Amino acid sequence: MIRLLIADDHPIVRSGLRAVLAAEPDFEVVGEAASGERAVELAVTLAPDVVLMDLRFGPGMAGAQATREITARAGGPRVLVLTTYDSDADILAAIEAGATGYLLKDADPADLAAAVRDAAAGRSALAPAVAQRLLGRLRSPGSALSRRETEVLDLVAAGLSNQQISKRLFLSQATVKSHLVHIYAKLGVDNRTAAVAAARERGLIRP
Amino acid sequence: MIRLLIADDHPIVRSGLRAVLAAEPDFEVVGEAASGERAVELAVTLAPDVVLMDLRFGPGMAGAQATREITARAGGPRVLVLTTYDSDADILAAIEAGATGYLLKDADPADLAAAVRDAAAGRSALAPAVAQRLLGRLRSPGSALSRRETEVLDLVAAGLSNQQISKRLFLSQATVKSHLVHIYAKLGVDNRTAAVAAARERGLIRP
DNA sequence: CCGGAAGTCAACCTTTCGGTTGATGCCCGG
DNA sequence: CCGGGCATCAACCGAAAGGTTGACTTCCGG
Repeated sequence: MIRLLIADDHPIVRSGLRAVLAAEPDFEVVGEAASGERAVELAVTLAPDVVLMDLRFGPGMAGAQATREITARAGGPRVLVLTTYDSDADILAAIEAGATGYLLKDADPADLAAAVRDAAAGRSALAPAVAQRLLGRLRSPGSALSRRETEVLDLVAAGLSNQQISKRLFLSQATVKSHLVHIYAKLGVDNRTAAVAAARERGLIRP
Repeated sequence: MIRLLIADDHPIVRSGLRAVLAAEPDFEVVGEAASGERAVELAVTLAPDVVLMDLRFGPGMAGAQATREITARAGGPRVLVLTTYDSDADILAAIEAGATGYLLKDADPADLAAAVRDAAAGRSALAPAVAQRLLGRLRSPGSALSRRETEVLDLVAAGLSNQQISKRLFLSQATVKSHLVHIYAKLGVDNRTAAVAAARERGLIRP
């Protein structure tokens, strides 16, 4: 019997997961959490085998942080991330936080059940779209933005001018422009708004 | 007895809605649709009282269009939009398409049930966040973008230059710039990327 | 019927951005 | 130990975007 904890801030999604998972004879949903903090609590007190974790909760602790705290304990449950979003930033953050798998919410119940069993057995489970994204990143490592470039692009997406960005990051405008030129080359665009659009499309910056 | 049709592309959400709504003695879920097209079909053949409609389906017909086709028929069911997003563009499109209510997916089951009963009785039901947004819009009508301005801003957000926009919309660059100046004034910004950021923040364009 | 908002366009000017070249220092890994 | 990616900066130039003024049309509502 696989003991499950559901962590999601939407009551409707929690009910849906409970209904879908209850159909499997070897699953038992032992608890639900509506926040990241509550998920960490219940992961300790209920000692489930697998936690189904949403990444975005309303206010309070994010799913990635909750995942980190849960997986930090030795012998703790596996965490299977289940979210709507498939941006690079989210995926990498979740995996880095120790998630065993990453599924999208549009998954079929059968796929979900299979992923839960994989996670319970310690095998990692990735949704096809997620796996493809990770492979794509490995195939073209040069196209990944550096930390500094991402930082600059975030401010560009916020609508700041080069001058404002240079002041914010304690740089000269020349450096900001230099970063931007590299960003444009990596994304295959030739102006800042197109860079923001491309980065959004590829999940390189947060929405 | 209120007969319900559930239209959502996520199996998990459909199960959740079914579970939550089945708890109400006077509700009966008569069908589920995983696409906009299927929702329109079933709205005719099953003749439900209320359709719970998601706005974003994967490929194919959008929820707004499905809503429009369903409500176009006299004596057809009421459509209660139930979505994750609360952008101005989505809300207005849904209401314009004939939706009776607009709920967010983080709603409590009790609120959802109440909204369904409201919709069945022909009373409109809006989530608090949605109602607030609409009121805010009424309070500051001057800040709303015109149809053409929104059209231009959408292309700006996609990363197009003024020249590309002018060709796409069969305008001169002067006209595009003219629209942009008005957009900047209404949004209180002074460049295109900031305009896109501000518009995203206020839900004026699709994410 | 008139005023105003929306939409279209032109000419002009200033500022910013984009693109290049070149240079320096750092740190990592082969 | 040395190449290469990353990060930093300077100077320059042409292109694009931003800002202003002014003008014309259409359409709607008071």
